[in-house]
Amino acid sequence: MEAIAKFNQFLRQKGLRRTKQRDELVEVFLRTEKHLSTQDLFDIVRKKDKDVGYATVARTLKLLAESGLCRVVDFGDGVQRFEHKYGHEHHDHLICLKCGRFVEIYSKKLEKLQDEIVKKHGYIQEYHKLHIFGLCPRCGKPGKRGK
Amino acid sequence: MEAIAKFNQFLRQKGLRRTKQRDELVEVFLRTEKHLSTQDLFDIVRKKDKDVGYATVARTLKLLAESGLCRVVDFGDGVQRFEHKYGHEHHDHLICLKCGRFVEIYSKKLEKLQDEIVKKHGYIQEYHKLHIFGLCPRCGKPGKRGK
DNA sequence: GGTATAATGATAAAGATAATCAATATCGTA
DNA sequence: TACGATATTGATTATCTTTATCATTATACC
Repeated sequence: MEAIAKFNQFLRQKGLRRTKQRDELVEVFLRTEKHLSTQDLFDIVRKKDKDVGYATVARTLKLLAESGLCRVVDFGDGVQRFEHKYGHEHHDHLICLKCGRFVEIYSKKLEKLQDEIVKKHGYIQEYHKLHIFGLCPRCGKPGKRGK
Repeated sequence: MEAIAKFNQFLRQKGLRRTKQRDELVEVFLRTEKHLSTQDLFDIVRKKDKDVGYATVARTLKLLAESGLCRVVDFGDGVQRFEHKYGHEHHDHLICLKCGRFVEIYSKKLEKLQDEIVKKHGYIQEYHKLHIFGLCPRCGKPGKRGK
């Protein structure tokens, strides 16, 4: 898999080592198409391998973020979640306040507009996070209650 | 002051009571034009009045948010910060990754575009948070270092 | 003023992330 | 292939912020 090679390359560059824990964690993380917290990934990996500690999961996720393979998402609930970046273009989030369901959104027009604003202020953009909170079609429908 | 009246009205509606601590905290909060964490506000108020506990500060800030007088901002450093809402139109943030300086940004065009996207997905927007991270003019200038 | 009960302050608890450290594994080198 | 410097690991502890607890005090309505 391409992304795994990228990660190993990153380790090399940093003078870090490849370990079976990292191999396993990265492999599972990349295969899981979700926004995972440290606890989430820990739980998943633990089902297969009892020899992985929580600290290693946390450390590996941090490395993944550093390597550029994933980004941190924060929905404001005090828990850091990690989502793929490699193979997933940048996107923003539209989150339902009632049921928690979310969709990933992307608009070239929106991105462009943001760039213009950033430039106008003399800033150089590295990245941005847009979270829109509201009610999804199901929860917003009058007469229906979400979840 | 108008905003304080709003807050007291909120308390009434909720069947909550007015106390000297709340009066003091709200007054100081509204007068301080910054994004304050619980600890920040606690420190400020403590200089004048030793009879205010940390818990009360936290509780009052939560009430202020509930009342609609302020909103929670999260720059991803694990600390909740509160900023005025009353008398301060909605805005987004442009934050420097090096020195931490930020500017508040607002674009009617951007807001409108976001609304369109939300509607396209059948969602009903309640609010959103846009944080753009990058380098400010000073830190981004080649040859100069931030801070 | 009396009284039900909300609010307070101090403290503990909870929950997440980060630090610590002895034991172990990795990888360039001999 | 074996060696050795050192990065990594897992378990645990520490840290930091937010939230809950609870006896005591203050508030507001009668």
